[in-house]
Amino acid sequence: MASASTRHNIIEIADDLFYRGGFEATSFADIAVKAGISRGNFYYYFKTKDEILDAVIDRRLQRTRAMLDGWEAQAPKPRERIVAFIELLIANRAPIMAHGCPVGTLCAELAKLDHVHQERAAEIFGLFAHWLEKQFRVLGADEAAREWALHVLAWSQGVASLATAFKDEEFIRREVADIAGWLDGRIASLSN
Amino acid sequence: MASASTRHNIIEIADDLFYRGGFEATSFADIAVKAGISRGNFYYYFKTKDEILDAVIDRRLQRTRAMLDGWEAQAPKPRERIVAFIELLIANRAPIMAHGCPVGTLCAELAKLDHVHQERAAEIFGLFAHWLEKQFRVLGADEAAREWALHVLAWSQGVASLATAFKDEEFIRREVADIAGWLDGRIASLSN
DNA sequence: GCATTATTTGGACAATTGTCCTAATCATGC
DNA sequence: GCATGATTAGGACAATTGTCCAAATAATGC
Repeated sequence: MASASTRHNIIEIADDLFYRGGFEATSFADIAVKAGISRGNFYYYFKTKDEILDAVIDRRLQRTRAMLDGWEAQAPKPRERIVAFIELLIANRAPIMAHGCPVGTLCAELAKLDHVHQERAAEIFGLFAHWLEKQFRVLGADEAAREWALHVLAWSQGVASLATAFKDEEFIRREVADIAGWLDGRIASLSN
Repeated sequence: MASASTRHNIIEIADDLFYRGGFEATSFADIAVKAGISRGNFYYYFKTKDEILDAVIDRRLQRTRAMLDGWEAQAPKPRERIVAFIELLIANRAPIMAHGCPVGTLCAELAKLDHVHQERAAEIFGLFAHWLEKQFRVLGADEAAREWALHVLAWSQGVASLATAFKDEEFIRREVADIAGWLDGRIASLSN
């Protein structure tokens, strides 16, 4: 059945184009050309632009869950799991310096457009927040777990934001090391 | 001379609309309607959309300089000056939760558009970074001044980013208090 | 091999985009 | 009060937007 794979391919292309150029600036035509289908065929799968956005957000939610599950499977200790999250900044430094964080920039754009899918996009942040909170809870941080999770998330967002503006790779590495240092400080404070 | 005030008015309206809706999503027509002038008259002042963006960035640079100068004039101590910067997040919490940080979101959008004025927009960040660095230097942080300045800037950016996504005012207040706490810790570490 | 879907195509559509021009109106100096 | 230049109005323009449709083609079940 060609339908499922064609649909999947459209979502994949749209996801990439939305990330690299933004949702509003990416047109039906852009996606169709890159996906190698006619604009008419496009309409067969998605009636409106918002429907594609919805599918792209779904895909990102799904891939985020898979990534978080992967980290849990690969690293047994919460500290290493959290470090894996932080080091995303280094692993993705090139696209981040070019186009920012995929989650943060999408949320920011949808906020400006006052878009209905604004909250669904924020759910991706929610996944990270909840996952980080879980790791901190395993570490023994009870009341502070939620706050620490949001703090790590915010910190990494800030690093991505400045990295996009200044294109400074050294800055990313330094801040990632600082976050890791902060993390170890928190962990040490728990054993008292 | 009507020319100067009309031109100034256009820039002011464009600045606001670019912030609230984004550069790409704001049209000539939007600005003209809101400014109460005809689209034809618009062209008399600005030939291209990039020219308006250029003027808006100029205006933001100028207002940022004025704000930073104001803080220096009002607060004699560097600590209070830096706190004034951090508390921008609280003072502007409503628009930040609705449309993000004006500087961060503009830089992110221009990065995605691969726009020529990308670096000029990043200059606004540069003003904040340089000013913060100066304050830390007065405090006695020599080699660390630049790093600390970028750290505070990134931190506040991250808070703005998550605040836009989650619309969580309590989170903003908590993080601002944390930044102030971190700042006092740095200051204390300097007197050793 | 025929009938019925599923899929794809190319283009129509009204609206909007940034850009540009001409003609009218205004203000000012003399 | 007239001439000159500054300012404004309104619309033309080609291109592009998201949306939608009818007809052609491909795939499938019987």
